[in-house]
Amino acid sequence: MRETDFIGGLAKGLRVIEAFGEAEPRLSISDVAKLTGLDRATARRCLLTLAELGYADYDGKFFTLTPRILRLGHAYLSATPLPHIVQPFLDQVSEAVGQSASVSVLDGAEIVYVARASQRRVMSINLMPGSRLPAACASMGRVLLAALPEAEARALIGPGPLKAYTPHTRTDPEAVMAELARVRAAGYAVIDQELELGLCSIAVPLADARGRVVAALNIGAPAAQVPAARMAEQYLPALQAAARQLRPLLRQG
Amino acid sequence: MRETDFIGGLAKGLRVIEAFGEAEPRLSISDVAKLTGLDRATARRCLLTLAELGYADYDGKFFTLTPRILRLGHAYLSATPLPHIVQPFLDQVSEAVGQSASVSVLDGAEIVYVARASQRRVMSINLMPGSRLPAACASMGRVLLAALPEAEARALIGPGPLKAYTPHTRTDPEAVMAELARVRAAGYAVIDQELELGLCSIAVPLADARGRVVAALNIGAPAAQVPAARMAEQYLPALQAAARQLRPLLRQG
DNA sequence: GGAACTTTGTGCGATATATGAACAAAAGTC
DNA sequence: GACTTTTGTTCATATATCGCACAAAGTTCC
Repeated sequence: MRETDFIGGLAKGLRVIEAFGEAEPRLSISDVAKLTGLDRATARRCLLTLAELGYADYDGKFFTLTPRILRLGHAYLSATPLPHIVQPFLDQVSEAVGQSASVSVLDGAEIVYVARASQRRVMSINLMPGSRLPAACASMGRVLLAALPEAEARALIGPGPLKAYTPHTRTDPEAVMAELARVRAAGYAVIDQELELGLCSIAVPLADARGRVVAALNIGAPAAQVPAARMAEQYLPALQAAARQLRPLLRQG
Repeated sequence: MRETDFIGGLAKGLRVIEAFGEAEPRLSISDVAKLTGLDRATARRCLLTLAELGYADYDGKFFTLTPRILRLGHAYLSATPLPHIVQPFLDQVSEAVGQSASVSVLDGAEIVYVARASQRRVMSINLMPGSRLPAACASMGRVLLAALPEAEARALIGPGPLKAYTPHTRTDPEAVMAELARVRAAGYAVIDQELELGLCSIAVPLADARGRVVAALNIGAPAAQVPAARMAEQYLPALQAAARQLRPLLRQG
């Protein structure tokens, strides 16, 4: 791609939209400039443009995003076949085992939920399509990282001690890498309250017809109901059956 | 706003993203140019920029959106207080009546789901935050349209015969306007299979502390279980109780 | 009340982007 | 295989955007 085929204004505007996700819902021009590293004049032009287009509201002091922003994500969810293909299987699995089931894909070091069938809510976290979790400490994340070349997975996990969400969270990158090897060998990942106390989950990879892992499928359950050690015997068959059925239906992406 | 405070490139890039929602998941440069009305050269630059930023993939022929796009919608859902405030009430209502409950806001002539508590799925349509439905034939849409000045509502509904999703859909704008008057007087809207055969729903407005309607709350139920005529007696008290409790908690937006 | 500070709005030259026509390359047609 | 049609790419130029520097308007704190 040539230098001149890049539209700076578009890149900056998207940075501005994402800035709202990281902090407060109401941001001033200066707030946005600080969060994005853009010049104030540029941040202002981006914000005024978003407001003009109806993606943001402006009360003269603060900007807020409007629901119109959801059109953008909706463009992905409605245009991408994966969510539609997996939904019936998700419903079936969730119904059969009486727990929430989800499908996610990898985006950088985070997993992104693209479809979900939820049962009675037991977690404090409210997950839905578009929600993001750190890949390193989520069952679907482990499965997706395990499918990458080792160097790539290590790069995504990063050097530092990882953020501990609970006392059970593995914070040592090497420990996570070792776990990835186990996951790769076993074909599934179990998480025991590493993300939230009281929550266990188990995930399997979803491969397309050519065998490439394109997503992950999981079931989450309260630790009180199903201890981590029993997750596999309880849920693995249903997950693997769904993965097997989905395999010929999936293309890449 | 001055003319020069508008970033054309940003507006065009957003048009391009939305173009994917309207049609196929895989679009060529020319496809995008046609759908957006942009010059092919400009459409190409937008697409290459999106690809460079990781929002799109390019295989040399077709572009597809990547899950990174969901960051944009997520910025809204995580930054806006409304979804977080209503979720617990939604869960409670849904649990109490054993049916799915949702909250949506108006965006143009469509309603946008911003939060949802779903029970066992009974509909063919899979709704989630970000999903859109035509306001004119959805219970929450009727409630939100009824809260607008009459001229504004009429403008949004438009002149033409409305699209009929089922044989029950009201397609005459005047019939819808008359229904809005009834909704305004009654304080709730009931839909009897206008959007999908076999599905009834009832919605109430959610007003903020100053009395301005900022969203709508609904319950959907299979027509076989609960005929439209009995929706109000069955579900209205729970909806109104939730709306009353939410009122002091809501600010505008 | 006013000095010190922060935030916001604006004019301008340098620089980057949009445009549409022209060319190149496929793809489809007969 | 030569024709037409569609699609992708390049280029020069007219135009719009960028970011700086300054001015104006709000805040904060004595």
